[in-house]
Amino acid sequence: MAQPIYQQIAEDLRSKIESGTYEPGTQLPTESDLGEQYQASRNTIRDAIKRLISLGLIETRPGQGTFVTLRVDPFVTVLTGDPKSDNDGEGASYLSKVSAKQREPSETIPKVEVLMAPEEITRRLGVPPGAQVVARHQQRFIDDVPWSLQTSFYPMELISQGATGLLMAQDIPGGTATYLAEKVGLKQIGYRDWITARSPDNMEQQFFRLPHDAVVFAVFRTAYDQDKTPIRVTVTIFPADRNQFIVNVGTDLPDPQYGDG
Amino acid sequence: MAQPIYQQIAEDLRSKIESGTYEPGTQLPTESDLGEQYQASRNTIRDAIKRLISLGLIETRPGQGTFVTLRVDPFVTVLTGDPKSDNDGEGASYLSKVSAKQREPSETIPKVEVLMAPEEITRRLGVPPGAQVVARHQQRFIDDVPWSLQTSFYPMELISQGATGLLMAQDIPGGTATYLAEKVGLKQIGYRDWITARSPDNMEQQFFRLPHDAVVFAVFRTAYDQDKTPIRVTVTIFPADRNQFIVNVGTDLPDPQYGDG
DNA sequence: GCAAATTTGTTCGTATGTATT
DNA sequence: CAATACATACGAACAAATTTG
Repeated sequence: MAQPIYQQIAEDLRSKIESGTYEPGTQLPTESDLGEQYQASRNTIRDAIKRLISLGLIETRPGQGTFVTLRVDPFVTVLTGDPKSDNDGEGASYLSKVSAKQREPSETIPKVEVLMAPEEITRRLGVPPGAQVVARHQQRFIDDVPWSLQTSFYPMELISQGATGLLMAQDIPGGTATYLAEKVGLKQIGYRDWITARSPDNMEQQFFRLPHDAVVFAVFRTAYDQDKTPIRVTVTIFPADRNQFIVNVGTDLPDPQYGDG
Repeated sequence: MAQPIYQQIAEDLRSKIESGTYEPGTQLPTESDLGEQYQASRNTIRDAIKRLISLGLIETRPGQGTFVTLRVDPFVTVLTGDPKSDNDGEGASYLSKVSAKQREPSETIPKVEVLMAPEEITRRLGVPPGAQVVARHQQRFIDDVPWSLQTSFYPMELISQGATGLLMAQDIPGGTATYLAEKVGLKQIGYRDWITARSPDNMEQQFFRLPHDAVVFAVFRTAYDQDKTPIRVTVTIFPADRNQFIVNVGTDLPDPQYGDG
């Protein structure tokens, strides 16, 4: 047996999908039917199907059937923006202009929380382990499709210095960078993004309606003030199946073209 | 049955792994033993194990057993470098200085090929569909661990204009950006990275020794000259389990700290 | 609104193959 | 070569979700 049966079947189905025999959005034969076609047990067919799911080619819907996935055109986010502006998403142009179709972004009102900072946040925010921080959570949608989950962390110190607006569960007009400049004289000189990818946790899986073997980007954005002190750490989770990123280096680059991705 | 048994078992094993009951590198009980412990069939145990594999927590070795994965500390690549320099990897400082330990990068001699450009390359390189391009392939290692697979595509036009060195299967001293400036007067003014994530194909799976449900970053770097014309498109594949990226925006940021990731 | 039919999801038992020690 | 451990494969039964009559 050169290759296991389930891999041979997966390979055959893959070629049929990519050649257009099964078109995007259409239904595949039922597991029982495929079992007849390939003279294999239902369990073996299911192993083949699992492989194709993990490749992102098909999806199963209990009670309905197995379908060829529709490729949504991805949302593209430009990470290199204005060093001094927010770019933490709260009222900022996090969304790129790449998409040809007009898209309708929306977001929830921030949910505010005071908590002990997780370890990976204390490191980035430069606060001692166990320090209290303000966390502002937001969910974002594009055309009503869940797009990103975002949490910004601020040192409690900023509150006592006068930036009490950070505790308000509402948007901050003009963005938090402007607000912090006014209230506590902090000038943001830039930020650093740290891009990682991993499996979604349960909450993320539910919110984005992802299969459990999907992948999300986790982008950690740390913003710095004039003293090179971290002002804010923003963690944004993006499902990898519907998100891409652009990094521009140098000036005067041509605009990115729709369809380049 | 609130949750399926295999998910309950996966959850229990996960907590034992994360609490240190099973330490990284150590072996888990055999599937049969776990079946006894949890009063479940071996197939159900295997379903739980598959979940933990897709989370990247454990790995199985036929004939040996199931082991808790060792977390390698990730390689961190800074994407925002010098707009005018190569940064395509050929002799450039693609490797960051974040790692505390001294690491030993190495790479293969470029393999050169002339071929019809894949569709996604023609779009980015701004050449007509079906155009011939020069492709330069390289494999990169860090401490002998496969780190990235890279292919740079150049328009054939550059060869006829005198940049014949692109056809040589050897490193280009000083980098290709400098070389192209000398030979054909092309000045690189910057580049754009397009970051995506997907499942590995068969070749990538083999080279990086990845499970078939792993994830890789695919970074498309397009370099532009003074006329905003694409000079080169470099596609680099990074396994997500051992790679992260940094994007710096603004000047005078503090150095990234080892351990921030 | 309900019941039946259809389809995928979970679980078990069993047998055999393949890789490693 | 034998023992051990994971990988593949089949058959069967029931559960859960969805659609249809």
